[in-house]
Amino acid sequence: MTTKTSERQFLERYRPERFARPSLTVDLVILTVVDKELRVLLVQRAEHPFKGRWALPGGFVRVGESADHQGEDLDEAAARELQEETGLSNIYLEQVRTFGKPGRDPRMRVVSVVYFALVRPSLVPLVRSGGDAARARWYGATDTPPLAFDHADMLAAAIARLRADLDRTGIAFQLVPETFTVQELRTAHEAIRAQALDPGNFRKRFLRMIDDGVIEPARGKRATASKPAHVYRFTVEREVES
Amino acid sequence: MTTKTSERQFLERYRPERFARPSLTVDLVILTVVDKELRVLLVQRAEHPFKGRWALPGGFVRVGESADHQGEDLDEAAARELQEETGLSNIYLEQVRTFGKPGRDPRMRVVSVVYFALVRPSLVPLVRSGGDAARARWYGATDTPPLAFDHADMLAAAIARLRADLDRTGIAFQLVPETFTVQELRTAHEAIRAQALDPGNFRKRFLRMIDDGVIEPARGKRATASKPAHVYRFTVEREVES
DNA sequence: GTAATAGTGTCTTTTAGACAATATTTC
DNA sequence: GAAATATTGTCTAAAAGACACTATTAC
Repeated sequence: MTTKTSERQFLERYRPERFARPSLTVDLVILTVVDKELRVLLVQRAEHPFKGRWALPGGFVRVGESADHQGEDLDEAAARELQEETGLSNIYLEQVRTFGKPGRDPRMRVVSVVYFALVRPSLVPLVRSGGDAARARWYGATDTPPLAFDHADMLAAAIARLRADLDRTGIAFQLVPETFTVQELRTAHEAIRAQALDPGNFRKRFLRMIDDGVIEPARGKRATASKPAHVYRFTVEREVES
Repeated sequence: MTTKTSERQFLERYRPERFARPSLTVDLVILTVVDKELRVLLVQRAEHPFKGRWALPGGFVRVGESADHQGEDLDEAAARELQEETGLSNIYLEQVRTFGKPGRDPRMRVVSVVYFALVRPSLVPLVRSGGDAARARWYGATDTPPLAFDHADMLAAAIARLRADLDRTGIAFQLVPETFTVQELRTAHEAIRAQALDPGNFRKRFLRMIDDGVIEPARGKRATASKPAHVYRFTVEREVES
C-alpha cells in the first residue's frame, strides 16, 4: 500500500486522458423457462483463450474515439449482442453487475457489464445461433458445464438478482406468453425459485394481482389434456428494450 | 441500423485489441444518517467541465497496460477512492450499477461504475476532505444542489438499491454504531425510508431478529435524556471492504 | 365413467400496523 | 413530581402456507 501522499502525487501527475483504459464488453445471461426448468443459453468458444469451453454470449461495446461520437450506450450494446447472437429483438434486458477483476481475461484488462435477458418460451424455437461462436445450446441454469472466464460468477449473480426481483416486481411476466394461465405463471415462479408452489395458494396471490389491476382477464382459453384454463394478460406496460 | 451481415463483417474485421476503449471511473455515493436524515457526501468540482458544481466523489480506475499487470480491481478502486476522499477505510461498499451513456462526459467516452458506501454516524466527524476537490459537504440525500454529469441518476439509483435491500438484508446495521439501541436502528430505517415507524411495532421486528440470532444483547446501556436503553450488537459477521 | 387439471374453501400461523398502557430513568 | 423515552400489550387485518374439496373438460 502506498501512502496517502504518494497517491495524491500520482493523481496530480497524471492527466485523466493519460490513464490506461480497459477493454469493455457486455456479457449476456439469456434465460428462459422450458420444461419447468430455468435455462441459460451458452455458446462454445471458437477461439483462445478457453477455446472449446462453454461461455456466456457477449462482445465488445462499440466505443467512439472522438468527443462527439462516443459510440453506443451499454443497454444498446446488450440489445445488439442479443440480436446478433439469437436473432431476437424487443427482449427484456436488465443490467446485473460489472465484473472487472484484473486477470479475468488473460490477454488484457477487460471489464464486462453483465445483463440478463428473459426470453418467453414461445420465442425459444426462433432462436438461431449467430455470431462467431461455433455452437449455441440451452443448459439448465444450475447444471451447466464448466464455464470460461468468470462466467460462472456472472451466471450466479444474474440468477440471484432474478430471484430477488421475483416477488418485488412483475419480472416473471417476461417468462410466460403474452397471454398466460395461472399455471403458466406459477411454473415460471417455480422454475426461478427451483421449488414447487401450492397451486391453490398461488392462485390466491394471482387473484390479488387481478384485484390490484396488475393482471386482467384476456379472451380465449388454453386447451390442455383436461379442463381448459382461462388466460390472462399483464396489464402494466412492459419495459422492453427497443 | 446496419444489417446483420455488415455487423458480422464489422466483428470479423476488427481484432478485440483494436476496439476503441473507454475511460473507466468509479463514482461513490457515500451515505450516512445524521439528525434522523439520510445524507450524501458531495464534493465541489475544481475543474472543468461542471467547474463549481457539486458532484459525487470518484476517480479513475487504475488499469495496467500489460497482460500480467492489469491494475486494480473495481472494488479496490472504490475503496481506494473512498480512502482518498474521506480518509476512511474498512467501510461497507456495494456496487450499484454502471453508467455509460455516450455523451455523459463531454470530453470523451467515460464509463463509470457506481458504488454506495455506508458510513456509521460515529465516523462522520473523522471525515476529512481529501483529493483534488476544493470542498466536501454532507447534503440531505433527497435535497441536493444540481449535480454534475449524470450524478443525480446515480444518486437515485443508489438510494433505490439501498431501499430495496433494507428489508431483505442486514444493511441497516452499517448505519448504526457497532453497538446500538432499538431506537438507533429504527432511526436508520426511518431515514432510509423517509418515513416514521411505530416504535412498538419496530421493537417487535427487532425482537424477532434476536430470536433469529441476527442480533444479540451487548454489555452496557445508552445514556439518554430519560430512561437508558439496552444496547445490542449485530451477530453476523459484516462484509466490509478490506 | 375416469383421469387430469381448474378452481374454491377452510384453518392455522406469521407479520404488519394502529394504538393504548405501563415502567424506568433524568432533571 | 414532570418529562421523556423504553418497553409491553392488545386488537385487527393482511398474507403465507398446509391441505381438503368441488367443477369441468378430454378421452
